[in-house]
Amino acid sequence: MEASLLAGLNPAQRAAVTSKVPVLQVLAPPGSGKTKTLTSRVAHLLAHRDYNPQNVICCTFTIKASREMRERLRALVGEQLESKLILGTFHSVCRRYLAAYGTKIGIAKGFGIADSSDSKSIVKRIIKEHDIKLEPQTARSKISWNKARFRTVASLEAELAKSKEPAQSKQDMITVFREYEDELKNNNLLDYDDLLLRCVDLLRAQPTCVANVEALLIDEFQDTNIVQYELMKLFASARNHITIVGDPDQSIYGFRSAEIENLKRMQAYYRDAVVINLEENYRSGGAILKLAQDVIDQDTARPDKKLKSTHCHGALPVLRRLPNSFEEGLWIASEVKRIIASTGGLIGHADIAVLIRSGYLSSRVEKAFTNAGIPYRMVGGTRFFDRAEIRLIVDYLRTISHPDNNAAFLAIINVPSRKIGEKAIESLAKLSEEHKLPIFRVVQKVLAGSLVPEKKLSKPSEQDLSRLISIINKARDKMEDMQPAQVPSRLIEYVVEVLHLQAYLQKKYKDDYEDRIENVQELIAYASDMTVMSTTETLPTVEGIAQEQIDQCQEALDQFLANIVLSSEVEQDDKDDPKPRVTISTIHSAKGLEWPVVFIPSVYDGSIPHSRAEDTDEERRLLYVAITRAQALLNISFPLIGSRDQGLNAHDLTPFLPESLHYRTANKAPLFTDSIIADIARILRRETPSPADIAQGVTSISNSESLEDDRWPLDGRPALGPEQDIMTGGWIVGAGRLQPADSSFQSTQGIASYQTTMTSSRSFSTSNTSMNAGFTTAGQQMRSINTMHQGHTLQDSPAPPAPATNAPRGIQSFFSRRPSAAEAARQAWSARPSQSAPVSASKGGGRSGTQPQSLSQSVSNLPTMPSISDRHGTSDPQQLLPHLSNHRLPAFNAMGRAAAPGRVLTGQTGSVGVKRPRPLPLEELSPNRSKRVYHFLSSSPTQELFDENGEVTIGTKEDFDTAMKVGKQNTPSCGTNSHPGGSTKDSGTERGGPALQRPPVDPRKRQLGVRGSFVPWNERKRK
DNA sequence: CAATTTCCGCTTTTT
DNA sequence: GCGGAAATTG
Ligand SMILES: Nc1ncnc2c1ncn2[C@@H]1O[C@H](COP(=O)(O)OP(=O)(O)OP(=O)(O)O)[C@@H](O)[C@H]1O
Repeated sequence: MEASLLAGLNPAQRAAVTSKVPVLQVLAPPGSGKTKTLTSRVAHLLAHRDYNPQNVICCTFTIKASREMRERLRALVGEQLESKLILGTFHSVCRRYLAAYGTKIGIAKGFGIADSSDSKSIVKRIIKEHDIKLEPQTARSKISWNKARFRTVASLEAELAKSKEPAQSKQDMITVFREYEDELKNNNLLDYDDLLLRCVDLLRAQPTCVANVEALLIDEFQDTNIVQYELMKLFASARNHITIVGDPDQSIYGFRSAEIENLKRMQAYYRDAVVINLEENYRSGGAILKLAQDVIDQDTARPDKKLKSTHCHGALPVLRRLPNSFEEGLWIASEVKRIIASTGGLIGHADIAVLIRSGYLSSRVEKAFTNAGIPYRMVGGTRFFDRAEIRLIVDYLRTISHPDNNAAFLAIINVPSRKIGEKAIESLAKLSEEHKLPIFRVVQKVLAGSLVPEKKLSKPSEQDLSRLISIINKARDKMEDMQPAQVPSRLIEYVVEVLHLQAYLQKKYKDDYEDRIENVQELIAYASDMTVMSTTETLPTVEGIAQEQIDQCQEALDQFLANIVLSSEVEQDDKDDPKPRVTISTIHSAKGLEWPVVFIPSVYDGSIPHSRAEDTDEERRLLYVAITRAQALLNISFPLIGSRDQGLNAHDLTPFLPESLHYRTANKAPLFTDSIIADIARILRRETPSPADIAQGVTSISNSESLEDDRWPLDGRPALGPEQDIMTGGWIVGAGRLQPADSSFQSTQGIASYQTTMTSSRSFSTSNTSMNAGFTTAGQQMRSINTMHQGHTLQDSPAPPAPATNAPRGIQSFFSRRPSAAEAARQAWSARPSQSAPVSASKGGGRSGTQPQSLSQSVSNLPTMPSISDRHGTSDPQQLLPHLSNHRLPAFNAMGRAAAPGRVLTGQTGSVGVKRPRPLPLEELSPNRSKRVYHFLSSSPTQELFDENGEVTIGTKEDFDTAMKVGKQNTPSCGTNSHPGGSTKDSGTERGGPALQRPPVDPRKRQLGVRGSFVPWNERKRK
């Protein structure tokens, strides 16, 4: 056993695992086996040094890390021992201690945990009440900032008293802080910081609680804040036997008050502390490590440390430029498919991760995955438990668990509607204040008639309220008769039933109630799985101090609720869902994990480093962490232009990947040659797939897909060629996506033209040289984009002037470059059932073979539409304006990427996630979800103007207003030039001329990337 | 007074 | 594309 435990370890790791020193710090770079060492050490202590698992505390920072560690330990020492360990996040371990001993320091039994939204609403209420000018968000983070540093209301007051100029803002802050703390106390709630702080209080007052602790082990120690540091000392106080592992370079939780200095502090405090360094990296290919090293070396304050590779060099990391974030998503999806298909089973979906800086960046990738049929799971994004229907149920449970929790009770008091409004709640709250009673009790008394609110409740609301009270009380009674393990799920079922939740959801969310009901079912399933957790959360009994007598059922419920608050995501149940999935995760939640293939999209300045980040070094470390997650393949990418949300402004590549590092990267993803595949297999310590396997995999690549990363030009221009019908599920007409430069524009007069100016090597601006009212054309637009990109070279390697039409593509190049597998592949290829045209001539559209359908052809193929002019008996734009629909255009969403001022697109109307009611339903105009031509005045389609040809002009209200003004002064003639994106030379004239003038756009608003008064995100609030 | 509708502003990272 | 505030309707 001992041998097998140590077998997979190098000498330094072994030394750390078996070390007998009391205080041990293992400091090492990523991938050096820190976690493995820590886990082995726990196993070693249990198996060979006779430590009792009940007396070993193991702390991690994230739920995922603790789960991972539990699993690894189960494999090493068996469930018997593993389940007895005190293992979890700091917060969850603290919760257990407070639940067991909290009453000893005056924490009432059955305390609840305030999650961020509870804290937020409490702070908000206080701010409103006191009319304090403070952003709830900032107030909340300041409170947390202080609490994480042991600063209390009292200490802040003392500080303020000492300072010469008492600032009002500080006083306000203290007021909010004080009221917030009072509010938590009155509701018997602890927030995240309280869990730690109160546990420190507890252990200081009652060190006996941890008298049994023989060893304390902490993972990712660089992320401790000083409260956690204090906890470390207290947890270990009986024996002072501590092992921590960490890496200062991976400190990414500074925003949560983590202090890297704790490492030094610890060395100073425990004089006998021994440091062991691990050096070899066992995770990543050499090329990836070199890039990682160069990135982290930019931090000059950092002591020089080198990453030592144990693997071959492997494929160069990829730094890929793409036109915009939508196409970046498409690229990732197509790469995922390509990687899986070309590596002969070596790499599967589960081996791939997409790591993003911010949660919202996931949506594009998710959409692209969905449409490409790639299974994925998103971790730590929009949280399951934050969904309205889930929160509602959870708030019911919280009320059932603890009716005195005002926050929870107020959240449910009028949901579903009980005709209790603002005023009614106000008067109830007043009574609650006066009588120092929780609102729940107040309501009971009011209903019994022993209290009378200022504002008398209406009869129906009184009835509904008494029903609510009885629901809660009945649930509490029922709970006692249940099996503890079943309490959460049974209670949920009860709540769902008595509230007629299904009907309620159906009514409230007409559009997507099915999803919501599914969510509820998922919650029930999650609750039923609770059983497993409960045993591992029990603390051992310690001589000399009694634990709280716990009511099993109550405890089961509280544990369930705590887990919801302290976790953030539902664990994917591997049993039900063995389907391998690509992981999409934030970089933060990916810490400590590894994948064979890692994508890091959107590495632009403003995302990494985030525009609001205070600490650039931490942002750099974040990129470092992301890079070092990759084992064999690393794909970094960034969009040259932001999405419409970001005003289509140009992005700069992150400063953390300056040009001087680009030689460490390739500008496109590798072709999977035999030697690359062999390298990947070696790095992953997997078997190299046979040529036959590889050939087999290749057959899954469809005609329209390439075996090379050659769908997008290397310099970030949009892909030309066949329109990808990914987003609209099947059809976009011909080449309607972007009109190619058309000779008819050359003669067009009055068109605003763009001139691109290089302002620096890294940025550019486009300036408009003509102020004529008129329309730019798609071709014009296209040319200006091209000019721009040509001037905007980001890499030394020359970009090809156009997509490589002559270069061997797809399977052909595969054959020419992979002689060893070529024959097998060729056979497999010809054995394909539907052996149609070769790749280059298939959907190749404009590039080879089939001519794309011209837009005019497409348009004439459109079914005839009822015209809005006919419907309203006028063609006066002013009169028609009120009839414009006022929702986001679904087809626009569907086409996502392509809309820009002056562009012309053909697309399909239909509902894509539009929830809002529409003044003018599109279906009404186009009952068959027909094809339409869209003219974009701007990239923000809040209004549409239909003309009698069934064509739609899209723009903001502002665009239309301006257009109307300009149009009146200078009525454009009905020629090509009066039509935005007039690429359809026939769109008006050939069909009798537009009855409605398509309103001209103010040219100033048409500069690429500048939409009206829009200010890009990263420049908005940099206060 | 409550419910519904519309409009506005804003999106770091986690326990 | 959402939550919250303001405006409007019931
Ligand atoms: N001695 C070893 N021989 C072979 N492989 C090893 C060895 N030690 C660790 N590994 C492997 O290296 C990889 C990284 O290990 P681990 O996750 O423990 O590193 P880490 O230092 O915790 O990384 P990070 O700091 O990124 O969390 C794992 O796949 C692990 O199995």
